[in-house]
Amino acid sequence: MPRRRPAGRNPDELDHESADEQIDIHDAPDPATATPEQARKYNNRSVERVVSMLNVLQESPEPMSLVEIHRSIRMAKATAFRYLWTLEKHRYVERDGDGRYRLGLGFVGMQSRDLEVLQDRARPWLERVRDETGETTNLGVLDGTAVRYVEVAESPRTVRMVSVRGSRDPLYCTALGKAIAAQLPAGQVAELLEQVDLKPRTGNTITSTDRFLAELDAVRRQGYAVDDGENEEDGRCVAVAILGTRLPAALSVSAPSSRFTMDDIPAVAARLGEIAGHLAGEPSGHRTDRAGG
Amino acid sequence: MPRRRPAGRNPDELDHESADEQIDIHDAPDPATATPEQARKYNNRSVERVVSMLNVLQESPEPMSLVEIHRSIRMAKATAFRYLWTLEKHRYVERDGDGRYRLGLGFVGMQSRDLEVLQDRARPWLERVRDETGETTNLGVLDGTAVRYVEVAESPRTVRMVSVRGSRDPLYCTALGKAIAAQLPAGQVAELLEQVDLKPRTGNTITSTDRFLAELDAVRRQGYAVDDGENEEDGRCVAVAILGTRLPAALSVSAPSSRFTMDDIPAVAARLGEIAGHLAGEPSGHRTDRAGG
DNA sequence: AGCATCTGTTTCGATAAACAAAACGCCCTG
DNA sequence: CAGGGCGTTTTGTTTATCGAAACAGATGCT
Repeated sequence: MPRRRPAGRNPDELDHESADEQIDIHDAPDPATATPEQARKYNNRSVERVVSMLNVLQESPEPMSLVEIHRSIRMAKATAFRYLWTLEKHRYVERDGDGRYRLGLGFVGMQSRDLEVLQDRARPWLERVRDETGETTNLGVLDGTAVRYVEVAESPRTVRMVSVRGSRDPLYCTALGKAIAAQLPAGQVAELLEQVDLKPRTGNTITSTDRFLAELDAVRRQGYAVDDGENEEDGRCVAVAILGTRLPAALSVSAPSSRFTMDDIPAVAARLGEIAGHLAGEPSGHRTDRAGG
Repeated sequence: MPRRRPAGRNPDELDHESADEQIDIHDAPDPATATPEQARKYNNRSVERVVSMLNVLQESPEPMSLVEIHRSIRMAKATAFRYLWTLEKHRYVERDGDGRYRLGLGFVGMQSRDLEVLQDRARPWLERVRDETGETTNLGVLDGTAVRYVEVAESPRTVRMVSVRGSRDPLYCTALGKAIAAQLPAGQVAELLEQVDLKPRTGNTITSTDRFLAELDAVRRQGYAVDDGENEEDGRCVAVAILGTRLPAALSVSAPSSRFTMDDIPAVAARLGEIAGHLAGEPSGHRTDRAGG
């Protein structure tokens, strides 16, 4: 008989609660096959709390006090204190002059190597396209059943689409997601679709599996994917997949619908296609392997 | 009024130790010398293991199997399994096709905001100087008693100085470290020096506190710091501090001594100084956060 | 001043996690 | 087929960790 948590078992109980977690980006914990019941089987509270703590600090624009942290993660103050003490020792968090906590320098360089290489190569192109179009330009990769924005060049305009680097959006309602999904094996797409609920985010959101699969066909035919107000009411977005890399990734430009019309899309898509070609080909540099000296 | 933080203890150094590698930046917290019990007082084993696990994965150039991990961290296999399972659920690690573990995408965007801004602004300059000089160019920040390489533009030449982004070197034997230390309040320098052991890394390493303090005077006088084979036998390095930012940071160019002579240094230092000036001033772009008030 | 109240720190019985050891199925290789 | 790797799962026992509550040091309020 597995014990239940006395404090209740809402999905947001342990994870810091920002409203966006309702989006159900969560997929099955994965290790090969895991039913919802097994989901908590190997869960380790300590590990989960460390993760929550770091996430909460990441999302906070300014440093947090011990009390703020312990309240937002729902752990005893003393425990949070010990956790933070240890994290500080290892430089995962640091404290400002007032003793408040923020992320430390321990994370520098901490990401998968393939991704880092892709990011480094894509960054200048994103900025170039941002400057050419004046609109926000993104690099996204598949992360579970969602797409994660790993690099963003933001539009300078006051009315603009904002993507937060490190944040995620669902696959089924974003241009990035469609562009990526269109390049995946059919079996994998089916798996992903099983795990997500095609909730309408706007009136335009695709909410049926069949329609989504048909959309992917269209994406493959025309070579680019469009999100026409399917994720954000007044946003339009076009994306092109990056092939030839081990990561399922794509580039996109997103802008307010009012100034980014369907007529504008093909030209931008073509430009993104060029760049995806550059990123797909051979590395311009040759330092893929061993980073250790 | 030194600090507003109530007199508390700081968790001092103690990096994760894989049985094999001893990357000691320093072994300051000698369990014998400074209150052995205090050092372990609030240490949380779970947290420490999470950190070690992530660090081990970060340092490994290729994915690791469960057994490799549990052996290098010295924890029970079943425990490592549970940890990794939870970390995977939260996307801090992911598994490749063979089931081996590597860092996941959960870290994207996870670093302190100030640093991220500085990195973004410095990156193009680093690449420019790298192209101008043909030598490895670095951005380093103070991290505890060491300097951490947070951004690196590597020389394309086959014989070159290699810095690994995210790695650390001691303050007292690097140009970056000296440039940074020279800008710190004397009291803070004294504190740092108490915590480190000035071990000779080469025949040129400064090993006395007095000489180091005199060196900092020289750095302040001439406006740049030099490491003349003090960290690596055949490496020479020049660095200039970045002022006007909240982070203690510096830029450097490092190269093999054979082709980077003491005569070359002033010109490179001047160039670095220009760039440090650009980075020091007002942000060229927009500030997205209200972090600064 | 006095009091209230907010911090971060410390303590100690209650509790959850780790340990070791083993077994499982599973894919290799010989 | 036996043998040895691996990842996954289980068990009772040992051990580290948790959490409530108390502690201490700053504020701020009247």
